[in-house]
Amino acid sequence: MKLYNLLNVTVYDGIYNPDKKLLLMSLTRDYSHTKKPTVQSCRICALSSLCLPAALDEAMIDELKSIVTSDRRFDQKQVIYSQGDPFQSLHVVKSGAVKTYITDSHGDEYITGFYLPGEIVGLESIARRKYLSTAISLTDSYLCKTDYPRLAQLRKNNPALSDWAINLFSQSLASGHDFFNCLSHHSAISRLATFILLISKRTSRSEHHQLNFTLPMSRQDIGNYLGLASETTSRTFSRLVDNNCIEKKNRQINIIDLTQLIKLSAIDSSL
Amino acid sequence: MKLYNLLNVTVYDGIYNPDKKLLLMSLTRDYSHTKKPTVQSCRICALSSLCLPAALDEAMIDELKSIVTSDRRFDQKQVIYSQGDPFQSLHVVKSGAVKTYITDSHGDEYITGFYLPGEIVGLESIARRKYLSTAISLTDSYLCKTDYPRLAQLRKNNPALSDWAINLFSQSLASGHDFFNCLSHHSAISRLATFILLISKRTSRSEHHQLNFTLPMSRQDIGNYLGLASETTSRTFSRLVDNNCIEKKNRQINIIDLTQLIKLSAIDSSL
DNA sequence: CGCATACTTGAGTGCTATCAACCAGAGTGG
DNA sequence: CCACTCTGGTTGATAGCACTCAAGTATGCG
Repeated sequence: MKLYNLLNVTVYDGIYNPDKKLLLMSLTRDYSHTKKPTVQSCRICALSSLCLPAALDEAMIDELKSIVTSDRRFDQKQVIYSQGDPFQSLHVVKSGAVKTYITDSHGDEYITGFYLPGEIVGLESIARRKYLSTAISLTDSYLCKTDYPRLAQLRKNNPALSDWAINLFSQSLASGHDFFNCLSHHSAISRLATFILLISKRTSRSEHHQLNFTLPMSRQDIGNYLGLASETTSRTFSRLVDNNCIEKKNRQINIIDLTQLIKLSAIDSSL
Repeated sequence: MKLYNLLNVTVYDGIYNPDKKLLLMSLTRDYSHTKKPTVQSCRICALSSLCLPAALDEAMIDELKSIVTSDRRFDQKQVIYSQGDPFQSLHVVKSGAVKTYITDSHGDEYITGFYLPGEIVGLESIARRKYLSTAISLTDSYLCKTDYPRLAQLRKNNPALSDWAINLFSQSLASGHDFFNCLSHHSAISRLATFILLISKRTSRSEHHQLNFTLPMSRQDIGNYLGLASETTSRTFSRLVDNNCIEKKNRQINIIDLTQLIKLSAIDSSL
């Protein structure tokens, strides 16, 4: 099953393993009372099985301490980094959601990705050594920041970390393929169905679809991302409701007929 | 300038370096008289500055000998690997051209990438350990085949190779972004202009545009790749000719007005 | 309550897909 | 050498989906 998108990398520990059972620990930790963030949190973090520590042994996790800044809080619509800034850190979404977008010379904005908890922001900026897009929080969010040069240094003593990284990248290229096809060949309803399934799965942080969830982004953002006008996006949501595929109330989505939604999405699980 | 596409990775040596001057050695070696391929050819290969050896020191290049099969010949339309096969090798295009495509459960084919000399085929298949697409030669081609598990082994003793690989992936993710935007937001003429510029640049294997070149793929392939009907692709080519942007004779393209073509492409160099 | 933002719905236009015919070049065989 | 066929490419006519412009509704916030 491949329903991840170009840069919204769902992180597997090491290599791809569709049968992996995730510990569904609660994420409802009360961050407002966290004093000084410490790296102890990497050990106890609910996302650790999805994140960097998955590639590291116990000893190495301690080394993360010096290069990770945990639980940085961002308010809604707060800029995390800006297009053109020197690249220095990868960010992992711990809670909330993030979008990245490119601004072209005409001032038009193109959303390049959405990031949910457990996903890594900034991978495409490594090679050029500057951020290729602007990252902004869609809701109040907590992110962990990892100094990249020092992470690269850590790789030298830990080949498993390189393997992990390369699989991660390969995975995200593969995910890009599917979404790419969806965008270039299919109708609005097919694109939106794919998008909903994508978010549904990523929200569950597993291979299964979460049937009800709240979209962190606006219709306009979805439209921009899918290459549709926001009006078309809205209309297409309505068509999905008319077809008894989903229920919606504002940004809250309830999938009623998963089978039909998958059929509409035109991305099949056989790939 | 970023005009590379999703998986058509133009390989920089180590990290991104736009000012890199390439040695424009001739590729017109007569392969028909090559007897048994040897790995000596990695040293003398015109593409070595773009390929794996760029990440390796002299001593390491010798180690490539055992894992690279150089100069395998493929006739036009010959399958290199098939979707679903166990992943075991990366391929580098030495001459000719390759396309990859996915076949979905309805039997529809979606082209996921074109590969020109110096480009690496199969990166997206690493994580899943099977080929996600079918690769086929567009013209008579020579490819070098690299055993992946042993390449991964080589990485363990050579961190620079991991760095190189990670930059390569990051680069290809970044390239995907641009093309992705082009497809999802822009008109047929804009897509085609971008495509032509893309191939033009990749044909030159440098940061500059080759003004005349021969497309290795059909109008139908281009259309499939760009999410357009082949008729639309053909019509759009004609429009570019009418606008005095290009001349064409069959698959041979001559760029007359590069500036206008760039303007049409709606991918700006500032990104 | 008033304002701003997000979302929905409607009407009309335009771009691209589809269906179809036609053309050009390469390869084949009489 | 010339008909025949096959493939790839071009061009035309029509229809449909999605965009644009526009108005109106809902939600949330001060």
